[in-house]
Amino acid sequence: MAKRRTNPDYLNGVPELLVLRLLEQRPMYGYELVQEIVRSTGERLEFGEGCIYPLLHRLESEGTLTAKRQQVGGRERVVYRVTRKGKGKLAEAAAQWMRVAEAVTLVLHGGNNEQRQPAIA
Amino acid sequence: MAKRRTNPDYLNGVPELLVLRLLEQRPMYGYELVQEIVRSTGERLEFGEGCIYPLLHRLESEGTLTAKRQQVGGRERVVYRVTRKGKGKLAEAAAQWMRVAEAVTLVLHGGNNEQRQPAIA
DNA sequence: CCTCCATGCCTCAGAGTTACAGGTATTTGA
DNA sequence: TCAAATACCTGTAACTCTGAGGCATGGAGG
Repeated sequence: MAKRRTNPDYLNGVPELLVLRLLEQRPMYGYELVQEIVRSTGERLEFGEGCIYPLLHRLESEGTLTAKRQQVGGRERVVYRVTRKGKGKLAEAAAQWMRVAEAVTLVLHGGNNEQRQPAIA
Repeated sequence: MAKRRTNPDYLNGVPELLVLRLLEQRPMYGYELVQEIVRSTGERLEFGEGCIYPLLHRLESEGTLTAKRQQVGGRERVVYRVTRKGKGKLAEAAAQWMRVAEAVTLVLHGGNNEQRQPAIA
């Protein structure tokens, strides 16, 4: 019955891709990112803090992001920014996403292509 | 260094989606499916037998597929077919894929949409 | 004749990511 | 005064794919 508790379909790697892309547009802090993901996907996707925070920590330790602590009205925020290395990683991730999306679209909408064999000439 | 051994990005659930879609077009056996996935995705994706066989067994036990054994030239093949229930599942899976793909595309290509608040009037 | 490769089925351990529930602390509004 | 929003954090469980391996038959080439 229960749909699927963990590892929902098609979302593997998506949080990382979205975080990198959104942070490339402007620096943000974790709590803000969680909400911005909901907003920017038109409410199609939502990732909890339990997904985003560990991800941010991992990306920072990899050198993909840098973190800067800020005090705002008595509250602390950790603002993240994409490094040069992170931009390279984003480009690769986006390319890989496109590759997968093309593949799936081919099969879903592409009907039954005949087997191509380009011939040597 | 090593790219990523397991859990490649964006592929979670994709084998199931492709298997259902390809079997909807025509019944196939496991070994054939492994090759057909490579072909029909234009060599963009490839899933090993260690992924496909357990998946077929699971889908059969769920009632999504039916299996029929055939003897062909001394070799045995297990040919799978999508059940009515499986077609429903495929429709749901495809819809869910579209939802995710739209969300990611929105963020990747959609630039920086301003926050919409449709206003009650 | 014998060997290698393709066919065709199968299983298992390992790796990696997300979900969910829970924890802490401050500020704001009712 | 109390609840909710803000803002950070962690750990466990769950799930799927990878890669390597095993078994057996048939056909092609030396």
